[in-house]
Amino acid sequence: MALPAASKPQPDDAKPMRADTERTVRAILEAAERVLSVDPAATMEQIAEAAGVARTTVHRRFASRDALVRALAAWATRRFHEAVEAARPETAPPAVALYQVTVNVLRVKIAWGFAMDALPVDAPEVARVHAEVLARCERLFVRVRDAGLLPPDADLNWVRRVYYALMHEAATHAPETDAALDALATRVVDTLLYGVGTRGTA
Amino acid sequence: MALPAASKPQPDDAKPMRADTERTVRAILEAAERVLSVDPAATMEQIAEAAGVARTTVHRRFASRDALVRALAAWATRRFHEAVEAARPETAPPAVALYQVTVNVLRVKIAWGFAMDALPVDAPEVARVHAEVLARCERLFVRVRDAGLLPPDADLNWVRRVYYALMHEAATHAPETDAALDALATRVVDTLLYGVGTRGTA
DNA sequence: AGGACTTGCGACATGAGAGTTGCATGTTCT
DNA sequence: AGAACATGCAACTCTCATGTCGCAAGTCCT
Repeated sequence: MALPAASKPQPDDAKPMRADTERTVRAILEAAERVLSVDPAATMEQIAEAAGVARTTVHRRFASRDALVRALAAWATRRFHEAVEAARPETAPPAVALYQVTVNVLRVKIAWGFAMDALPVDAPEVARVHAEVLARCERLFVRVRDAGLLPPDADLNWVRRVYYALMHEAATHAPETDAALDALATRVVDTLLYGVGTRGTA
Repeated sequence: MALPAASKPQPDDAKPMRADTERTVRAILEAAERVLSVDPAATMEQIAEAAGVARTTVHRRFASRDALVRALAAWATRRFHEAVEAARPETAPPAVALYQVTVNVLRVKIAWGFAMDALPVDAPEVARVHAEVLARCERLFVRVRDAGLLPPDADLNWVRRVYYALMHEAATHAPETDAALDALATRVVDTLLYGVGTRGTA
């Protein structure tokens, strides 16, 4: 799958990490996502075990439990941002952009769902990016509306909330293949626009 | 508002509680919902404070933190069940039942949202009721489909998931008046059936 | 190869929250 | 009114997660 060279887990990347360390940090973040999504009150020990490292190592990489949680939120937020940007929501044709954003975000949400929305966003860094993404999303829906896919008087705020809710729901059942992911995204967009009722759903 | 004589917070109601006690228990459950929805890891002390009682009193009513959480889940589940039943989903006309269930559940979800879906359901009592409600919900959607509101080949599982997701989202912004609640329920049902796209949204 | 860095392990300090008890003061119920 | 029961308060025990350290063994980089 070749991730796009994700970079900093901690605020400042003064020195480039040793390959060694980077792997460990990643393992810990992934373990934290997995473990915390099951039990948000899980201990450092449980996270360490899931990551396959000693508890002290976790503490070496993340000063405190809180720091780990914040790093996890920051990490997921970054990926979220990348997912949205990669869809070129400001320039691609509205319908295409909407679909593309859906696929990309779904992919991230499946892997980092817990960190993305069950985590407090008191970190300024995270809040800023969230606001940025929110703005992108709002502008995208304006474009979608202007393209005639939404009625001129649509409540864009409600549209966005419904969109988020559908994403959230869709992300709970991870598809196996890329084809299934596409199908899922299609379903989300379709449902958003036309609902599940008796209409031309295809 | 006159709650419908809600009964047992703890598994067995051998002796009727003293009016005194009942108030305290209720205050604690309500406080727990409020406090835990903000911070699921909140302490007994915080819950006690929010309930306006001493920490020891909480322990007197609920043997352990776990017992409190389970009681909270059981309580919310009971109210959930009542909300669905009160809409007579098996006998009322499908469209009416769907709307009525939506209003009723929305009301409960606004007050007990955390306990309803952010809580582990390992208690058999809770799981049983959840399953029961799920079955009711599935049968309701069959009726809704047979009434022609859903296409004959609709994926009822997806329909239900979307419905839940919309409820969840709608319940995050508590309306002030009953009229606003009706409007919200209408919006949920409308969105479920017709989406937010360009169509006859009435 | 060799210095720099990382990790696992065991041991320890600390603090916070859960859970308990006894007693004096209120509140309910009949 | 009076028995029965609930509450607040203060003090205490205990468990457990967090956070630290030093050291020996392993891994990375050039």
